[in-house]
Amino acid sequence: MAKSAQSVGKLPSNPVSAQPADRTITRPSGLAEEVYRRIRADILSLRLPPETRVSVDSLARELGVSQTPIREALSMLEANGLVSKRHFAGYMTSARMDRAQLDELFEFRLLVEPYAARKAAQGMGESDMAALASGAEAGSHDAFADMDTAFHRLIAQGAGNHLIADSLARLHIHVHIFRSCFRREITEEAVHEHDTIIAAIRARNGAKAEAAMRSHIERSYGRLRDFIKE
Amino acid sequence: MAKSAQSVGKLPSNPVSAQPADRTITRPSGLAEEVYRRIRADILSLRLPPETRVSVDSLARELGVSQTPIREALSMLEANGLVSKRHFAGYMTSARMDRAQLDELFEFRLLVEPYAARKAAQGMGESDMAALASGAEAGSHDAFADMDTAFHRLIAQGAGNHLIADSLARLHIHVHIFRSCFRREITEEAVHEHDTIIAAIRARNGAKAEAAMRSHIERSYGRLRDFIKE
DNA sequence: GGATCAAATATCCTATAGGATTTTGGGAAG
DNA sequence: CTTCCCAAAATCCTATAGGATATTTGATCC
Repeated sequence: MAKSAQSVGKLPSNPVSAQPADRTITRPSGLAEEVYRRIRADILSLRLPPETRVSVDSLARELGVSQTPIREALSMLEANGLVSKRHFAGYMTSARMDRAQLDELFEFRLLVEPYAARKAAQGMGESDMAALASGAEAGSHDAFADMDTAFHRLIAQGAGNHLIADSLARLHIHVHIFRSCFRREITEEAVHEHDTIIAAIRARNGAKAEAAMRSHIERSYGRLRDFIKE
Repeated sequence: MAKSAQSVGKLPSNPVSAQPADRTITRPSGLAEEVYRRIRADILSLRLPPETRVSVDSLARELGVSQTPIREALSMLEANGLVSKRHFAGYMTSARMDRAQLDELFEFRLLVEPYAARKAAQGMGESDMAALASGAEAGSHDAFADMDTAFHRLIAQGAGNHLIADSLARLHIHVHIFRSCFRREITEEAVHEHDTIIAAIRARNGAKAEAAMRSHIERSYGRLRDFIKE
């Protein structure tokens, strides 16, 4: 049995880590996955803004593949909540979060992510811990957004629970989109808060890591909440 | 704009609630969704046991539809972790949970579901509260499994957070499958624990509901853990 | 000027055919 | 009896054509 299927709700977003000695023959792994990643990247980069119609025909012509893999990729994106489908009307990128959804999302993060930080401080691997970066060296907003995603992903994975990591990853996508719609600069405060969390984790201080993460999420919520009036 | 897309990660598992006055014309809503529900039901009923190969051709012939909707449905099921795909090798129902996955799943439930029970006790609607049933009247294991699913779903929805409800629903599917693989009778203890939770929620006692739910999940974990040796 | 209706367009949904790959079964050698 | 290898079969993946439907546009009427 393959060593995959480790996670219950496996997302194709996790690319196979490049083996140092790539003995295995090239596994094309299907056009559908490649298309999935391509469209997903376009949505994250706002090349496909929210509420934008996505045509199967156009994508098929643009990417030079048949309609079937496009359709499969869009079905997966729909299951992950990045696009929505209406019968006989086509696909459309999901709407930007409104106030209620933002509240729900941060309530969930506040419930799960501090717990993950505590567990990561207790049992995280040394190599992953060394890879933690606050994003201070990021040169652009996009670079910082990627480093922010990696930061939270590393901590979630450090908790040693694939369900926690997958849930938070799925949610972080929407945080990423929401923030990219408004902020185009790097928030210094977030960098400092990241540093505080990193210090607590490196000190193996679970309680402090949990508190720092909770504070970080609360402040992050405060920074984003004002962008929605309704 | 339709009132859908309320949930960020909307699953097609939620059928549209039948409107009392169904003025809208019938929306076929696509063959893909119907196929999705059909295959999903087959997996939950163990008509498609874990690690079973699922052929696109066979399904297309059996259901009398083309391959495209089958393929779309399987892509959605893959994104939800119910089947896995290998390139040029077809689809296969996911493997039954092993010990590590069971541990992770109950760690997650223990983190989220007691919190949901507390919030449900505080703000749950009267009609949903009246619909809570412990499953004592269930006549078969399958009927009890459905009532158990409905019980936990109602509480999760009562918390007023779609992300919590969706996450728990997605996980409960795997609990359902796992339990159906071993237990074919109704556990009296679970019914009593459900009654305790219902009483606490009806009394609007958040702390007691949270504690009762925590105890229920811990005991449920104890009842299931023994079935895995490894 | 605004609203209503109908035709045209764009798009999706389905069905079928051909190429590529994995799986499976049987047979032979050790 | 087990292991290895090869060929046939089944299956998946891709591409294309035709039917069905929602959306859009434009003209007409009030």
